[in-house]
Amino acid sequence: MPREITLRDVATQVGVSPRTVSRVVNDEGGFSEATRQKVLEAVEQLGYQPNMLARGLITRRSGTVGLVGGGMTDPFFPALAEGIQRKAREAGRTMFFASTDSDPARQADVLKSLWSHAVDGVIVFPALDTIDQLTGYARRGLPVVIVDDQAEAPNLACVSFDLEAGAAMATRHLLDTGRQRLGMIASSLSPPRRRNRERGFLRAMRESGHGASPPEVLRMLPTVEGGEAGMRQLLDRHPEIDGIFAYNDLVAIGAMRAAKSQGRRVPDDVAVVGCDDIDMSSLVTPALTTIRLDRPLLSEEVTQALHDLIEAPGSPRQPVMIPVELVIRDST
Amino acid sequence: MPREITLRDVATQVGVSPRTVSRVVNDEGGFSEATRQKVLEAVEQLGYQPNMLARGLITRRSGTVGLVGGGMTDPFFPALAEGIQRKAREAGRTMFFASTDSDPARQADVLKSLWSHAVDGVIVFPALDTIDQLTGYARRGLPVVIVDDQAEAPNLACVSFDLEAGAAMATRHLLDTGRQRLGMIASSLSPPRRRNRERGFLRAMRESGHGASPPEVLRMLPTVEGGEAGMRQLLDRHPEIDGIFAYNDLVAIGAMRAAKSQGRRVPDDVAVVGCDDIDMSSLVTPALTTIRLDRPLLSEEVTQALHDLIEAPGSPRQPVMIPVELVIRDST
DNA sequence: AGCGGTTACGTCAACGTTGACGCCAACGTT
DNA sequence: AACGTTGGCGTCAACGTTGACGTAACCGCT
Repeated sequence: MPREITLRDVATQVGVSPRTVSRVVNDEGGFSEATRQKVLEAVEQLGYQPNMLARGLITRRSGTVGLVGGGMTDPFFPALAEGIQRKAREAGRTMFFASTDSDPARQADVLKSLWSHAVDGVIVFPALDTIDQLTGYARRGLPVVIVDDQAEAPNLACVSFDLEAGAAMATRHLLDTGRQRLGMIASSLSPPRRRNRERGFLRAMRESGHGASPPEVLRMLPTVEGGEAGMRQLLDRHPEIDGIFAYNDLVAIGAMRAAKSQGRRVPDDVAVVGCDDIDMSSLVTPALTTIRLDRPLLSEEVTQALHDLIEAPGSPRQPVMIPVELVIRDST
Repeated sequence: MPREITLRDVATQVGVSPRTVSRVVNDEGGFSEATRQKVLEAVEQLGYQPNMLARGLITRRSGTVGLVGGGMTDPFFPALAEGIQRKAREAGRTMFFASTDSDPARQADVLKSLWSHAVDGVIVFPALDTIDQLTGYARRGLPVVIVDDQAEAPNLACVSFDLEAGAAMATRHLLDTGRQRLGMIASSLSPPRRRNRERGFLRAMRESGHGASPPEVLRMLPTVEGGEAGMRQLLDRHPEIDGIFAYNDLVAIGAMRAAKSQGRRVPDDVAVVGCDDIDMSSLVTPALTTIRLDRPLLSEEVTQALHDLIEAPGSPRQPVMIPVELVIRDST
């Protein structure tokens, strides 16, 4: 294995000191045009690549960011991961990815290891109720961007989708199209503070005068299987239900499958609204009405927020709230 | 921002030298039980975390691996990324993720930056025809695992799905169920050497005595839209086609949509077989017959291969070929 | 000629860790 | 009693880079 090419190698080849090569490579100024040419030529010829470990050790900037999420199994996540990675690379940073399986203990492990690797910052889709863990790191000086949760600390920023408004939109849409008896299949992985969808659903119900008949809210795993099980339970207990708002599109798709398998037609007998607008949603039959979340925009906001935190540590950041949109298709 | 805790901090607190703390932390031996206790206690109390940059600088092991793929938009990839990340973490390594958009130039960039970060190895789903690029890095001493392509070099291993056999299985299945005139929608992103699916398709056709009527093979982008466009073209040019093998499930789903929109029933008028068995495939109507690729097994094999290359550099590795399986659902 | 300022470098130390090596005390062996 | 061995540590240098600072040459100005 040939030894790595270092500043010294370039320096001796050109006949200058390593410090000068470093200056040219980092474009610090303080060198003549002639040296610049010669150095860059040698860099090219030898294939020199700066060693980010050594650089990071002294500058305390490793040129990396960490993305921490529950996992890739929810199709909502990958597009985000890719967008974030792309933006990070445009800013010259390389992205670590680590999944937590929505388990706080794993999230703790993951953050430890990222901290060990001296990441310049992390973007976290938090597992359950782990705000304290995260603010802890932020206070220790790690820039942290939290998605879809709220917290206040130095070096910390929050970016969220306006899921409460989205849920309310979905609910009103169901009511406006004549549905009488609604149910919701929520997520068992959301801690109370993060149950915005439920809040939006209940608020819209109240505001539309449906406070009397208490709507059914069930909490299931946010998967197709969870949606199926939830729908079966709901129809079992309340056969009169004719409208469902689901935690996300996977749950909604599961709900539609369960409805069909029990002989209910969608949307004739029961209407279903999802949330996320994953690719699959426009491909299933019937195509799913859903709340669209603008993932490119989230990627953008999140990376920008992290960048700001890294460049200006400790400076306060307003929480960002991203508006959402109702996409009406065939399931309502 | 409080300064990071180092070996020195722990050492002074305990009253030993940093070297001894290092020995305890890495469990090298050469210390008494009493010191071990005291050191670990101080480590715990101060919240010491080893600095992987410093460690990597000297050991030449950064404790990181890179995953390089075309992107997350193909739902086939995320589950793999997650599996690989999980395995890597179990081996104590943190994973970088970088997408190439299937663009050789981007792949070059990405590899450069990973090399800069001194990754211990990379797992690559190669963009187009970039074997030379990859063998180059392997020869420079970087352990490289290539998925679904073949190459020979030190520090290099290959793991593939047996897609040719899979394509042949799919084709035979179509013929066995009475289809007479087959077409294939392949990928425009596969360089000749990697067109195993096409080879399998053509071989099965020949072996079944269908060499006379040349089957139609079209190359499109491997997306739902590509599948739609491909199907439209095929039906346009050869209305008699009654069976399609698609490059992957997205293409197959696109093909089914296009067929339906042109008034052809699936599977009655035209049968469709996909490849990959992504989650969506069992959820669309009709549920898609497809070639299942064992993604957990690939994750396993790929990580194992990389681990072996890292631990025993230069040692030769046999290419691994993973068998595939036909899953018959409702689209045939 | 003398002086202050600038340009273009070089020198040295430090970042946090580990490899190589050395040292001393305690122990067992003859 | 002399000697080798071992266990338990410490010392020092090095990994590749950059921050801080030094310096020699040269410029323009009086």
